[in-house]
Amino acid sequence: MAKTNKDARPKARLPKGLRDIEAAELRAQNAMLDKIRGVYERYGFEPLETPAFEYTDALGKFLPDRDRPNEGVFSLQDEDEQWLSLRYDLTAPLARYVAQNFQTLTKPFRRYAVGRVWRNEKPGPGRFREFMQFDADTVGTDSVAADAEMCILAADTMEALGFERGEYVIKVSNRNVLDGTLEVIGVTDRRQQLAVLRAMDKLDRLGIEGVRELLGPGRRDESGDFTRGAGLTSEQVTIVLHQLEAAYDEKTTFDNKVQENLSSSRLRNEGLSELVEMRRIYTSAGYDDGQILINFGVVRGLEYYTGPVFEADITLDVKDEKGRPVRFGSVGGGGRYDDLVARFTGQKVPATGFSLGVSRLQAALTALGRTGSAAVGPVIVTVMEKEHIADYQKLVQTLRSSGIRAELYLGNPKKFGKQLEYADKRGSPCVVIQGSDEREKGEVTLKDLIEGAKAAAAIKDNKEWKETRPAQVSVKESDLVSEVRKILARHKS
RNA sequence: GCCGCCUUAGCUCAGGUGGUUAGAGCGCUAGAUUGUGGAUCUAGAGGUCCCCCGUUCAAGUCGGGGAGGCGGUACCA
Repeated sequence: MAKTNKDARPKARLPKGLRDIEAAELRAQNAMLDKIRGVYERYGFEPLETPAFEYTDALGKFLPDRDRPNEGVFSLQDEDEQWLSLRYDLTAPLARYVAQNFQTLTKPFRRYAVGRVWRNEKPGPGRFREFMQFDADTVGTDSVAADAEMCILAADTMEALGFERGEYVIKVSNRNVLDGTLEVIGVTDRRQQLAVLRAMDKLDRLGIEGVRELLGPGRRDESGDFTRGAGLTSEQVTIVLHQLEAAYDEKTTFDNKVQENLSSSRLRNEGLSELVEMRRIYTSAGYDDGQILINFGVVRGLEYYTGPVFEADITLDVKDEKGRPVRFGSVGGGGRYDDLVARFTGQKVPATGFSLGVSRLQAALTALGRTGSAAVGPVIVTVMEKEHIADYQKLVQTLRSSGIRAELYLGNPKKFGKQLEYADKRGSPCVVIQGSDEREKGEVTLKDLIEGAKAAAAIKDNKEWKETRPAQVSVKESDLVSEVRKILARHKS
């Protein structure tokens, strides 16, 4: 290789918020995806894959008087100077797909999709700039049964991923209820409306008093930073908080709460009766308030939800490696979005969906210490005599064709100890050894590395260690496969 | 974006008030042991002390600016 100017060499580094996913984590992720896919398939959703990037306007991002399309998305320009953006979720591409293929799709259209999405935001714990989502959506029905189904799908998925009842909760609210509240307190200014909704969204994190401050004049946090409030009067604040707290009072049944909250707002009554109907459906399907819970603090994204909204939360305390509590946020969410396809076609197409944040969920599982055990490595066939390397490769192939994960030692075979060290680091269950001694007898030596490691614990002296050669047997070469299988079976757990 | 803390070997971290060749543990490489993992012992490699500017006879240490990381907060379709 040519000498390069040291200063001209690129630095090997990763952009912030992006990460490499190595073997153990990748295997765990694939296992998760299989479980989620199993649930979604069982519910009758069909798979669909769309590209990583789309035209920026198709994603719902327009180009205002700016050089760059909206911050928050990664964008690039095509050779015809049209703006493209990496998708920031899987719902916007779905809306584009449905609009484009509306004539031929069977409605209601039910599809699931899994893939990476990108957001150009500040990364944090459980927040990445590239992460994976797993979505299910039903397009073309306004039935609340579809919304209720999303909630039970979410609950089933969490349980398929190993969460017990009580370790997660699917929280449900309805955008119409929230908008109705705004109507009742007479807030019509859009900016003030948004401020009220954002404040309500923070109930879980800041508690009722924090929300009270944010609804009123504002709140100063522990870092000394001040957040401006929504500026409501104390009467308005009381009404909003009363509604928020409704879901938190476990002594009264939900239906009583709904009665209490009925008011002059037609919107709100509509939203409440939708929630009652949804609850009737998932309760009759066997799901209780421990799994799916009405909670008016659920707001979700402000832009496109039009009816029921829900989110999946882990209720366990998550701690980082130093034992400090970590706030992960919700691991999934969704809701009804009736206007998304209409953006393209002008025709209103009701839709509802659920999106699971696979990366965040996995980060939480890792922090909870619920990571799977390490995978068993391959059987290593060692090289005792270089000139017989073809024979060793044949042994490897014999194992492989019997479905056993195996490989030939491809490093420098000069030092035999190195080969065992390599096998040990790879997590091999056993190695295959054949030197001239074994070859003359038509045998191979199998060394059980897991058994051997246990035996090693009792041995202090190196001489003894070498002479005992723990946990190894010589077997006929023709019995290679069956004998290796015996060792593998011994360590299968 | 705003506020706070942090940045010294591959990793985790020591280095009162500025003062020679910047250290430890773990890891890595080699040997003791040329057909056997672990343990032990020995030796070795590995550093622009995040970057730039300034103060000073002298900066890892002090000042200013910047970058990166972590946490909080805001935003989050």
